[in-house]
Amino acid sequence: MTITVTFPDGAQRQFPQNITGKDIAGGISPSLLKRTVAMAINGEVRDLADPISSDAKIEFLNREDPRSLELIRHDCAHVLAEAVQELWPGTQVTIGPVIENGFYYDFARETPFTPEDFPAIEKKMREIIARDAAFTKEEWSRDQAKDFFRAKGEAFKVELVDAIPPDQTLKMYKQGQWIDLCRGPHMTSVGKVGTAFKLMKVAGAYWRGDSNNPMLTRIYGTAFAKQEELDAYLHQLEEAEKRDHRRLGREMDLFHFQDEGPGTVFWHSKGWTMFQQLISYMRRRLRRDYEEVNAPQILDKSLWETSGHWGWYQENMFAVKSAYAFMNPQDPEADQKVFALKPMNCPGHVQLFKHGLKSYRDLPIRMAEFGVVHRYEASGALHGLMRVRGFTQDDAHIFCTEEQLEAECLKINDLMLSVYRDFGFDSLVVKLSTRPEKRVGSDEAWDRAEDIMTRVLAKIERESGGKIRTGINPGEGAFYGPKFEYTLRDAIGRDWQCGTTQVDFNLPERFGAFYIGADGEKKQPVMVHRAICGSMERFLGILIENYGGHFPLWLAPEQIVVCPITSEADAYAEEVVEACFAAGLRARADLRNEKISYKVREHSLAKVPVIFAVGKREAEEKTVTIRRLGSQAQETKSLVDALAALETEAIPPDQRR
RNA sequence: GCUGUUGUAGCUCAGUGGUAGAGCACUCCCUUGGUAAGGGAGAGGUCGAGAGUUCAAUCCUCUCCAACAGCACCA
Repeated sequence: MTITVTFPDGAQRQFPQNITGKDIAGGISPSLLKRTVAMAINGEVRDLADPISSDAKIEFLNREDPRSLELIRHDCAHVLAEAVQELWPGTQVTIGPVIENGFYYDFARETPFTPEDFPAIEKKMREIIARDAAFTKEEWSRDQAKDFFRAKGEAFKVELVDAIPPDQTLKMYKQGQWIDLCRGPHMTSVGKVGTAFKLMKVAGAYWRGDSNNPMLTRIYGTAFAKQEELDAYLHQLEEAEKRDHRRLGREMDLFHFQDEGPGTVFWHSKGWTMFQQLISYMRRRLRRDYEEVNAPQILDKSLWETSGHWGWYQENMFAVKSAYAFMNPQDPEADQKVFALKPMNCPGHVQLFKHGLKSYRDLPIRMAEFGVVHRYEASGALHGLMRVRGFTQDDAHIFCTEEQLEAECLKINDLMLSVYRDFGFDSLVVKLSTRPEKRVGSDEAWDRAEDIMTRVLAKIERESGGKIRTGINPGEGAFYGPKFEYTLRDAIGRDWQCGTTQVDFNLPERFGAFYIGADGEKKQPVMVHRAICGSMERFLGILIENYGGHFPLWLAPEQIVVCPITSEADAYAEEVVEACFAAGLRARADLRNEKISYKVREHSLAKVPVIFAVGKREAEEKTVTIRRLGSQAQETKSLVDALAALETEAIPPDQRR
């Protein structure tokens, strides 16, 4: 029995069935065998020692092949586990997968690791890699594996064996004396991991990602084929850190946080200017199709009981009473009424919809609010502007008929993409989140909503011309309905959900909202929740990182600083500032008794986009000498021309069209 | 919320069981200097909060608060 093997160059050869990749490579040349770390059979990466059972295309992968990177990292995770068990016998191993920029391994150990342990672990890892033991695979029975792990005291591994689906074989990989349950594949030997690896950080992580389970200690690491690639990656991390919005927020004097207000922002004048620019921009984008409203910040608990939030969202809500009632909870004379600080705008908007009788002719009603909401977020979840407890949503609710729903979802999508494009985000991820376990509403309602949204999602992907990736997040929907999530990526590679479109068949029913149909009958509207920036705070955080503080002129809090060279030009500098304001530009004079080079340095570090230097010459000729952020060039122009050019440059993107 | 780390001047950080230091920033004086730090003087801190151990705590112990890195949760 022979099989036909096709090589990448198209050549075909016959081999006996179940020949291994290793034998084929070795048969071609010893040097090929030496540099090959794994193979791809019909595009699927496999152990080189795997037998080939039928006709197939084969590719031999060397270390530098992009597909080998995962193997290097995965093998490195095994090396990490072996090193840890050699150094600290009795430490239990669990899982060690490859992740986006490296790998991790979770261990169960009484005393968690600290970064001080890293040098010792890395040294041991180098020893293990230098030993260059071969990876060999064995198939074991479940009982054999469980007995083995039980004898070693590896309770977590026993659990893992039980979790493997019955139709899958159980593979054990051996590297020298060390052996681990693993799906594979692996490279031919441990030495192929190389030396371009680094342990990055330690952290706690729940066993199997469930907060009810014990906390394990996780070691993160990364590995590359070459040292230069590792160095480049580490450098990139440093660069990303410089863009961190928390750092830039401090350096550029945009906002701060303090202990008394965890998760709530103190906006400084400059940050607030940007915030207002962003709101103004969004407001202009809504002018055509939406009506803007404003609903109360606190509403009686009973309203939240009706909406379902009190039941389903309580742990994330703030409740308020009068301070007297709070301090004297037993006093029958006190007003003990409980209000909730709104965590969402929707119940308020339903009240606005219900006020006055609505006709089918009024639909769709698109109701927008820059609504300030408060949510009690877990303390560990807070993260600068990205995750806060009080934030402003660019929220809107659309009340429409079921027939209008699809068109409305698409209209929202158009606006979303247009807004993101204005800020330079044109590749993004849209995901449909489906029904969670904890939910309200009938299964029929969920079926209908998910059905329509699945169609819309397909359309979004089709019409994006490949720029938008879509997917499904099963079980990730809100408790009241399925949703689309639009995700942008920050400078440090974290993904943040910004936009969201959520269909809600539930809230109108709970509040008894209706409109009068063409037939004169009461009909229940469909409600769509949608936000584009999501949280204005988060969106600004993402913009800060995306631009690295070098904002386009229209967003920059301080657009121009006018710096006199000597105090002789002070009066002219003030005149220039006035002219800037008359041109609608945000400007300030820096009249301090400092040298021009000192001022240039300071305002450059503060990332002011434009510096006007004015001396005796400029004052006499009514000119300004312009220096732009990021350039050392100087250009002298008449004040009138300079302002005209900047005025044009400072037009927001939506007003250029 | 969980695990770990951290908390000293506006910022970045030293430091010690006997009640604190540097650089930058700040104030004042000198300097009027043409594009990334001119010189001098001065002011500024209940050492995150509370309790305990001690003759004595910023330092040791405990509790709490906050931040950071993950996890879990989420806009």
